[in-house]
Amino acid sequence: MDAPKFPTFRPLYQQIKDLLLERIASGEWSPGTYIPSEAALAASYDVSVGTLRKALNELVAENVVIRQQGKGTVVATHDTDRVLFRFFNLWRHDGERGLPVSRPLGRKLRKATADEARDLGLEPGAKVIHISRVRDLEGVPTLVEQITLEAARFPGLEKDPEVLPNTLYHLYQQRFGQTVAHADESLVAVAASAQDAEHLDVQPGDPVLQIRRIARDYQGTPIERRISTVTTRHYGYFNQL
Amino acid sequence: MDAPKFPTFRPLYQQIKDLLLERIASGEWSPGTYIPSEAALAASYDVSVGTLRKALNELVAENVVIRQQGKGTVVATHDTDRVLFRFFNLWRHDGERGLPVSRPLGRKLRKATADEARDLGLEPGAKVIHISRVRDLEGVPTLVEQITLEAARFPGLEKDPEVLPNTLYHLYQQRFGQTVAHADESLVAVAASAQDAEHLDVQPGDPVLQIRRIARDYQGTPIERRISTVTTRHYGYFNQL
DNA sequence: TAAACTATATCCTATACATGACTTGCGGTT
DNA sequence: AACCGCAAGTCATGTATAGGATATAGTTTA
Repeated sequence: MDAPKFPTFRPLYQQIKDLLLERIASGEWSPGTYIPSEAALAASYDVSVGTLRKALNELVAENVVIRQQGKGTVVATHDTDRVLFRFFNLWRHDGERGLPVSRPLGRKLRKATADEARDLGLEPGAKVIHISRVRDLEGVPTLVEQITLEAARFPGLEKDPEVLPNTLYHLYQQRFGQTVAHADESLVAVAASAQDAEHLDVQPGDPVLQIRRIARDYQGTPIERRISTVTTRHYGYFNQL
Repeated sequence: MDAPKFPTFRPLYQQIKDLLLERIASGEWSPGTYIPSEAALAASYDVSVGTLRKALNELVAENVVIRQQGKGTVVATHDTDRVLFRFFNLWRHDGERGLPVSRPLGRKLRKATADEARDLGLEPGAKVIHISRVRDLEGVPTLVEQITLEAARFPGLEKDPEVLPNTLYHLYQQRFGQTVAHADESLVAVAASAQDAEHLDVQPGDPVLQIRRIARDYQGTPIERRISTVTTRHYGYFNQL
C-alpha cells in the first residue's frame, strides 16, 4: 500500500553498474580505453554474464560507454561526432547543420561572481577561469559564449593552450581528466546587449536566445557553466521529445 | 570493410517489437488497455520469453507501454503526470513548475496555409482545424498557442467539445484515437507581435521565445502543429542533455 | 468488522548455455 | 607487396529455467 521510499533491496546488476562507473569516474579506465570483456568482468565480479551485461547496457544507455560487436567496450570520448553533437543543438532552419568555428574574445583567472559560485557549487569568491568567444556557423557570427570553470579543476588553462580548440569538451577530457557526462540547459529570450549585438551583427535590443548550461561529470558535480547568446536568424535550437 | 547500408539481417526481437507496435497503433490494444502477459505473448508468437521481453523493454524505453511488476503491461495514456510533463518543458526560474490554465481565443475550420500543409504533410488547401489560446501559469499569462490539426483526423473538433480541456493530448487520444507519441521542437527568439504582446502583458517588440512543435503518432506521421509564443520573465524552457 | 493470511498472476532478477555476427590479426599464397 | 582465407576474440541474439518481488482477490481468523 504505502510506497516504499527506501527500496527494500538493490538489484545485483545495479551494484555492478555502480562499481563499473566508479572505476571509470576514478580514471582507472580513462576515456578511450577498452575495458575487459564481458566474460572477464563477469568472472572477476563472480556474477553471470547476463547480469554484467545488464549493467553495461545501462551504461550504454547513459552514453558512458560504447559497445561494438567484435571489438569490445570502450569508455566514451568527446571526439566522436555522435557525442559531439549531443551537446550542440543548433540546426539551420532547413534542417542542415554545420560545425562552428570559434574566435577568442578573452580568457582570464578571477574570483567567481555570486551567480557563478552558486551554479558551480563553489564557495563565494573561489577562483574561476572565464573564457569568452564568438562562434561562426558557415561564416556567419551566430553565438557568443561566456564560459566559467572552477580554476582548481583546470590548472593552467587560463594561459596554457595558446590557442583553444574548437571543441572544448574534448580538451577538458584530454588535458584535465574532466569528462562532461550530462548537462542541464535553460533557455530564455532576451534583448541583445550592446556588446553581444556588435559581435552577432544585430541591433542592440533585438531578440536573441540565451542558453544557460551547467555541464556535469559522471557523478553530477558541476564542471562548467556556459551562457550562450544566440541569434536565431538562420539557426534554431532543436529538441526531440 | 564497406559499411552495409542495408543490414544483412533483422533480429527476431525487433520483428516482434514491430508486430506489437502495429497492434497498438491499429487500435487493437488502445491506450489504457492491459496487454496479454509475457508468457502468453511469447507462446502466441512462438518465441522465448526472453526475446519477447527484449521487444517489450524497447517499447518501454520509447514510452509506448508501461510495465509494472505484479500488475501487467499497459499501453501508455496521456493522463499520467509522467507522460503529461514529457511534453511540457517550462520551469520557473527557481526550479519549480505549475500546471497551466487555458483561456480560449478562437477555434475554426479553414484551409491550410502553405506552411501548415508542409509541416503536417498535407495537400495544399486541405481542411484543417485551427485553435488559439492563452495559457496562464500561476495566474500570469505566459504563452500563446497557435494549434493546427488535420480536420480529417479530428472530425467535429472545430465545434464539438464546447469547452476544450486543459490538456489537449488526452482529448486527442480519448475522443479521436490519435496518440501523440513523439514530437520535434525548434526554438527561436523573436520580437513579440502586437497581438501576442497584448495577451502576454509585454510590450510589442519585446523578446519572446517561439517554440514550433510538430507532434507525431506511433509511426511518425504528423498529427499536430503547434506554435507557442512564450514570455520568459518567470519561466524558462528546460532541457536535459 | 477488521486484520491477517493465502493463492495466484504478473513482471523482475539471475543464471547457464548455444549459436550467430562482426572485427582483427596472422599466415600463407599469389 | 598485395591479396586471401582462417582462426581467435568479442559482443549480440535466442533459448530455457528457477526463484524473488509485487499486486490483487479471496479466505480465514481474531
